Amino acid sequence: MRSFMNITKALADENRVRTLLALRQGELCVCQITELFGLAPSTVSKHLSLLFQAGLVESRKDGRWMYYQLPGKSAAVEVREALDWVEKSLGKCPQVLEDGKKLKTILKQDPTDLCKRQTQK
Amino acid sequence: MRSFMNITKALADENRVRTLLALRQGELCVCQITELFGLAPSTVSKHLSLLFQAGLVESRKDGRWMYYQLPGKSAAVEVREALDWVEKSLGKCPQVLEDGKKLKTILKQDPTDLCKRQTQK
DNA sequence: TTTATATTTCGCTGTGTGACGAAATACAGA
DNA sequence: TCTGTATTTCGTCACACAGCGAAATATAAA
Repeated sequence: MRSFMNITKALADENRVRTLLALRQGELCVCQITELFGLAPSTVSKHLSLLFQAGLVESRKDGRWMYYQLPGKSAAVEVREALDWVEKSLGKCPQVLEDGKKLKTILKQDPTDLCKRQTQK
Repeated sequence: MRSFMNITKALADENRVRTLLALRQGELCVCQITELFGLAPSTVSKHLSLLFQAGLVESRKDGRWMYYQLPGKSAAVEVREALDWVEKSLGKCPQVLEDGKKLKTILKQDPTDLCKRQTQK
């Protein structure tokens, strides 16, 4: 019950749900998601931490860079089903498609530049 | 997206999730759910209203009594899948099984008596 | 019509949470 | 080692929300 409620609470925020859907394109670092939603890096970090605690994302550290991705087959059944439900319900939602487009342009840019611009603000 | 987020927010509260699972036993009136969780009737009413707005329950009025039940096949796909996910994830959760037992004893009692005791508190 | 009652609405309180910026942390490169 | 930088943690604010009791609403029963 506890872990299930962790998942539902994690899904009860639009930015977190959009993050999960964005991660279908592959692993992303914090600054890329920050750029996608126009939030503060600290805010995005907290969202990702919450998703991680719920088991909805996995993380990998590479030097100073932190990469997040959707869980593999090792994920709990609850998690797997939750992600399937999200995908099935929102996969073709206009907002999500738009996020997908914007993300493609972000992926073409150098992450280092993204970070610089974000800290300048 | 809007309607999906309504569902996730509705599922982000334990009492509401437990309510959905309790409703598998059939339609229930407000005072029965109130008895099950030991909450104030006004609180339960609010929870049910939220579940209703999200499309996760249907309602039927019979005199002074208000009955709530799980949606039929007319439910939106998102809703159907959400409920399936909840059931699959928590159907055998100890807390839920316990609720089921307690509910059975509640169903044996006269709802009128339940209401009287609840307003006396 | 008047009274009783099941439910909802309203007003309030305490707690939880999303947002930010600043400071701390961890690590790469000079 | 020292500096720069990607991320996280911390402190704070505003707002949302679960909970209650009291009052309002709606309907059955007297």
